[in-house]
Order: sequence, then structure tokens, then C-alpha cells
Amino acid sequence: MAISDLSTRGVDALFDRVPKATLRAHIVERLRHAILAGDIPPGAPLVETALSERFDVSRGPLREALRQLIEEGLVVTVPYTGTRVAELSVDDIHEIYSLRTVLETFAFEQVWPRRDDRFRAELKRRNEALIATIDAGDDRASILTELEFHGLVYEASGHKLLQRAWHGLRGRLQLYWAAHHRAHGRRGPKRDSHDSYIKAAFGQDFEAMKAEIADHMRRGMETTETFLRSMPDSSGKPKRGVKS
Amino acid sequence: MAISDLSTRGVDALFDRVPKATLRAHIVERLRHAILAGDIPPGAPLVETALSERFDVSRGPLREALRQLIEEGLVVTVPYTGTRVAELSVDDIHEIYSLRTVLETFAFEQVWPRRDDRFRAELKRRNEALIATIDAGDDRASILTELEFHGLVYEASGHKLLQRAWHGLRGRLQLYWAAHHRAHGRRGPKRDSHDSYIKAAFGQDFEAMKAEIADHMRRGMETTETFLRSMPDSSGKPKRGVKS
DNA sequence: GGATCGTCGATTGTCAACAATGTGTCATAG
DNA sequence: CTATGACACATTGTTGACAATCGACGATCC
Repeated sequence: MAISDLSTRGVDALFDRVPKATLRAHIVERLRHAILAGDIPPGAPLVETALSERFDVSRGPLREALRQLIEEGLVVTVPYTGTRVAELSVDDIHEIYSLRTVLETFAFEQVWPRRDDRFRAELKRRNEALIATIDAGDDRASILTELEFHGLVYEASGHKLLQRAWHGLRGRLQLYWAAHHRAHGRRGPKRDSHDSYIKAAFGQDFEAMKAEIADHMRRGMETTETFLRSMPDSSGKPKRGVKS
Repeated sequence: MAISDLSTRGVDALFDRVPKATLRAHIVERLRHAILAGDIPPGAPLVETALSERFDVSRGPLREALRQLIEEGLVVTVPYTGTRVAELSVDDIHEIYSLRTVLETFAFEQVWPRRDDRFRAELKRRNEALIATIDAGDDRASILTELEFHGLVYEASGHKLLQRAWHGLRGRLQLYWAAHHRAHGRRGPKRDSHDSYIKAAFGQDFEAMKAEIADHMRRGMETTETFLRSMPDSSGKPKRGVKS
């Protein structure tokens, strides 16, 4: 799996100018990383010329990369006027978590009959990876490991459309979690936050699993919402902040 | 709506160069229409130079339009090799309908407490519009009216992310329905196909509504799957067929 | 002094030419 | 006749320049 490959090499090990496949894909990666890491905060303007210079590419591939990030919900644009990193809002949080509850429940429903030993072992492995990042105090990495933990269910479902939907949610979630991390230092996921989740996943009662998912999501949403409401004003109008 | 506008004036009655908003958006509209109407069948190659000439734009906006259609699942591409209209497959049908069942159930769950008279009236209105197109024998239009009928629930949910997910499903559904229509002349939706659906939607029993949705989807999926399996070979390799 | 209109700068939208890559063909050797 | 290799063609990827549009600032008029 290329995913675990990425997580081991760390978040900012950047290949500078080694076009592996297509240029646009690389820009998407790097821009997404810069946004999700908070290097370019929500609301910050994304000027095409500045970005094309920063990434050392022309505006063509860069524009296409921006379009993709728009599709992912990380970036918003208004024609002839400008492009910015998406802003945060409580309404979005409600939408993200409510839809995520539905999708993750559905994903588990698909996976339920096929929970073999490999699935169980991998779920445990990813939980231990999550705990490791928490113990290490690496909050930024713990965001990724937590997403990978939950991502397993979608991958195991074998449902491509569902995985696609999860991908769209995943980016948005990361945007909020990263902002939380940036504001409070620690986002504060507990070591045992997934214990009951795993227990239910290994059990035989699917209804219990559904309840556990709903509960897990409710807690996550409340945490995120509380954080966002504590923000002074995330809908302010930051002027500049792209260059470097 | 500009869509009905486009459908009435036909595919090649082109406004010659009246940029209303942004060029890319227009190309997306026209390309999507051409694909969903079957003018460019599944598997047909989409050559950028040919399309840019056909639509009288340069390759820049055209490429961006293609990217968007890729996101929507109507088009597939492989780097440096080519772009084609997405092919049809039974696996996709299962994914589309299973996910759609989940999403539409969720949408109804959101709408359930707010089913006021306006909602009921609009649902009836759209059903009558669907019946009108069926009676008129306009199968192509009945695809649109049926999608609009089901679309109401998503719109009424007020859930932007959910609407976005529906949008992605909608295009794919249309792709299959249009192929069905093209192959069999009539796709054959019955006049009363939504009677029980509406009855459940107006009732008080949400569990009954869930069952009705599941049943409706199951029937739709079976119809679509049966059609696709009756196709000689939809995974063949058509050579050319873009120009004109 | 306040409002309105025009102008200027900044930013995105669009275009046509050039480079990189992949695929199929055709000649050639075994 | 088959396999193999090089070559040419078709197609996408990338680039830099040019055009259209928007927002803000400042001058001007009431």
C-alpha cells in the first residue's frame, strides 16, 4: 500500500522538481499539504501567479490543481475575482459529521460479513499506530493516523464510490482538525478513544456497532464544534499571507 | 434553468461566441449534455483538439471542463494516453444504487420532520411532470423529470454536502438510463411507479418510508442491471466517433 | 463634506505554440 | 510466419503571452 508508505516518509519530505507522473498531481499534493498543515490558513488568498512562482510551474497545471481542490472542498473561488482557502463554519461541521455517520455505518454494513483475521489485525495495527503518534505527542501525525484508522473500513468495503465520498469528507475533516491543532496546540485525542469502537467492530452485534459509530461521531462533532465556537472570528478577512 | 434551454435548441445550435459567465462552465454544460444525451456514447474517445475545434474554444478551458466531468464520473482518462467517455459496468450499477439507497434514506430522515404542505405540493407537482413526459412518450425528458422528482428530497434536506453527493450519483445514473433509452427505445418507467413512494412519503411511518426507498431502489437496480447484461458488449473498443 | 463617477492596478480567463509521452505500424531478422 | 525493434504519428502535458473583468482608490461635482 502506498498509503502507509507516505505516512512513514513524513509530511514535509518534498521532492523538489522530480516529476514522477504528472505535474498537476504533484501540485495538488503539495498545495493540499500546505493547506491541511495550516501553512496557508483558511480564508487566505490563493493567487495563481504567486503560487505558480512558488511551485515553479506555469499557471496551467496550477489552475487545474486548484480546480481539483475546489472539488474537494478545500478551496473556494469566485470568477474573475479570486481564490481562497475555504473558511470554517459550524454548519459545515454538522454536515460533515452527519454525512460521515451515515457513510461509515454503511461502510461497516458492507464489511460486516467479511471481517476476517486480516481485517481485524489491520484495524488493531492502525489503532496502535494512532496510539504511537499520540504518545509521541505528534499531534499533526495523529490527525493522519486517526484518518487512516477510520479509512480502513472504507477501503475494506471495496466500494469505490463510497471511498470517493469518504475522500471528500476526509479532506474537510482534516481542515478542521488542523485548525484545531493549530489553535490549541493539542487536539487531544485520547489513547483509548477507539477501544469501544474496536470492541464493537470485533463483536457480533451490528446494532451495537451502529450505536458506537453514532456515539463516536457525536463526540467528535461536539469537540470540533466547541473548538470552532471558541475561535475569536474565523470569518474575518485576512489580507495577505501566501508568500513563504 | 439553462438546461431545458439547451435541450430545446438542440446539440449543435450554438450561440457563436456569447460568453455569458465563464467559458469553462459552458463547455461543461454542453459536453455533459452531449454525453448524457448519448451523442457521444460510452467508450468513445474525447480528443482535446477535436473537441476544442468543435466547441470553438482553446484547449485550456476544455481541459478544465474535462477534469470536472472526470470528477463527476462521466469521463475517464489515462495520462499521456487519452480520454474517453466512462464505460458501463454492473459493478458500478450496484455501487450507484446501494449508495443511493443510503443517501436517499438519509435525505428523507432529514426532511421527515419538515414535510410541510409546500413540500408535499412540490412532490406531487414533480410527479405530475414526470407522468406528463411519460404520457408524451418523451423518454429522454422523462429521465430528467424522474431525476428531478427524486432530487426534491435532497434539495429539501438543505444539506449541501448531501446534495453534492447526489449530484455525483445523478450524473452516473443518467449515463446508464440514457444508454438504456438509446438501446431499447423506451426505458419504460410506469405512470404509477411512484405512487407507493409518495404515499409512504406522506404517511407517518418512517420505517415504511425506508422500506419503500429500499424497494424502489432494488427495482430500479434490477431493471438497469438486466438491461446492461442484455447489451452485446459494452466493454468493446469503439475506434472513432467524436467528430460531428 | 459626502456621494458619484472614472481610472488604474491586480487577478483571473483565454489562447496558440512547444515539449513530452505513449501507441501502433512497418520493416527486418530469425 | 512469427517475433522484435525502431520509427513515426497521435494525443496529452506544459508554457508564456495576451485579453477580459473586478475591486479599490482618488478626483470631481453637488
